[in-house]
Amino acid sequence: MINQVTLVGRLTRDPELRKTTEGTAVTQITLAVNRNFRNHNGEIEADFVQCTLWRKAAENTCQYCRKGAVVGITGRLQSRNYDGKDGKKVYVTEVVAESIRFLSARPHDVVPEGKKEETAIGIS
Amino acid sequence: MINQVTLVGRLTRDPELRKTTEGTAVTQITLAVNRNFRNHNGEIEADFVQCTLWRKAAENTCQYCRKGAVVGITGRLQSRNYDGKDGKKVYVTEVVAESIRFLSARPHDVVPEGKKEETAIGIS
Amino acid sequence: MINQVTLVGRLTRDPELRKTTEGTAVTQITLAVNRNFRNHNGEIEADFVQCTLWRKAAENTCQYCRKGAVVGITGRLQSRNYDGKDGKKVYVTEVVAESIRFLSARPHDVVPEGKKEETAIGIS
Amino acid sequence: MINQVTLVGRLTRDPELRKTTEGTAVTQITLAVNRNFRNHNGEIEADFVQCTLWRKAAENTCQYCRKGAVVGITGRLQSRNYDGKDGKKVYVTEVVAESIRFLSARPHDVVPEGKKEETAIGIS
DNA sequence: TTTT
DNA sequence: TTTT
Repeated sequence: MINQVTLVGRLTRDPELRKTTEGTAVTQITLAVNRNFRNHNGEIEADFVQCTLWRKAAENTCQYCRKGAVVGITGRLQSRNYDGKDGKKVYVTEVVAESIRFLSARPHDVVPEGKKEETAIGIS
Repeated sequence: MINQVTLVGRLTRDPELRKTTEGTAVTQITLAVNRNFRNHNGEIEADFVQCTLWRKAAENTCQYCRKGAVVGITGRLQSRNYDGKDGKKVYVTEVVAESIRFLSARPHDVVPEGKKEETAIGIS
Repeated sequence: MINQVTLVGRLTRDPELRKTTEGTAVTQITLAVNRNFRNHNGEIEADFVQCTLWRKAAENTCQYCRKGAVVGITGRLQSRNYDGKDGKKVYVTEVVAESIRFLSARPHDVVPEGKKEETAIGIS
Repeated sequence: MINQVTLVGRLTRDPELRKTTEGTAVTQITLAVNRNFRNHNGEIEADFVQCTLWRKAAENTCQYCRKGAVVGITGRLQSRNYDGKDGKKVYVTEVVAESIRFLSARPHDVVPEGKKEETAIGIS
């Protein structure tokens, strides 16, 4: 059936590359997506969405993005549950990314230390 | 920023209309969205996504849809947290619907009991 | 950058399978997508959107869908131009499908003649 | 039915505010949306998508955006036809925006002349 | 707690 | 050139 998600938001922390036991690259990021409306106090709140990236998308994100970077993600919602330590099931909904775009226009802000002299990537 | 979700799936249970203390109609449904690929055992799994509907959308859904009905939803992802009974924060991600479409082509399957003789709604 | 389209609508005609000179299967369908609001005369209008399907998606659509079938499409917008016979450029915007879902719940309506006795496909 | 579009791209020219005869603000922009893959020559091509913005969205876009600005748009596809000057019908598909987000991170690039000293808007 |  |  149809399951389509599009998000533009900022990384809430530096991404870290992990590997599955089979050696597949993966990373989990959280996107802070500012709402397009204000709450009763006139403040802009944000939604925090967990996203899982696989393979090349995971590698590129860890290489080129840092906390605060603006990215666009397309993907699908996935649900999952596991046994919490209190013995009760915990239900999680997260986004599995199909693609990620790096939208930060000031790429030097999002390029890892020691790479600042090299060509960086920005909006394309 | 951008936060856009489109889902087509089936209601996992009959929806129930509730009211906020201010009298606003609201309902929470769970959509079972079958995946478009098979797992290692050749089975089609589903993702279960919580969706919140407000006002007219809530009322119409409770009036016209039953467990198993196929609906299309557009909306946005919203995150929320509350204190679980073990004192720890529980984080929830759900879809807040902006619109819902009733896609079940056999409307008599999704019309409430006692309404079967009246005009039903289907795909439009 | 981000370019994401999701449509649910009906085929305006029977789809026809074509092949490129390299032998790749392709078909062009037009989706009638009913609007979710009424015009000044109280009528529901529709938007007519050209969609191009490739390979397996083209083959399955031509095999399983007929005029009037309800399908869900995800894809991207593509622009193209060619020289019209009056010498002026003609600009076309169409959807290139990444996936198609067959949502007609009464599959016998959308199965080609002579196949009605075989197992049909419906919503999954 | 479902008709959902999400685009991130750049304005191909400065937007101009117009008014309908009833006085409603409207503007038409074209978004250049770079593809996420290369053609046979290794180049990144772009799709050019016409978008119509109404009311506040039109006003804000004309006030804050210039040629080259990066924006995110959500909306729906709309089809339309008119009689070409050769007497033949011309069919047009365009995006009617429901929301627009200004994603250019260097706001001084996209703020109109004479406004550079004032507070500018960027990604939010 | 899961739909066909 | 448009679907139910």
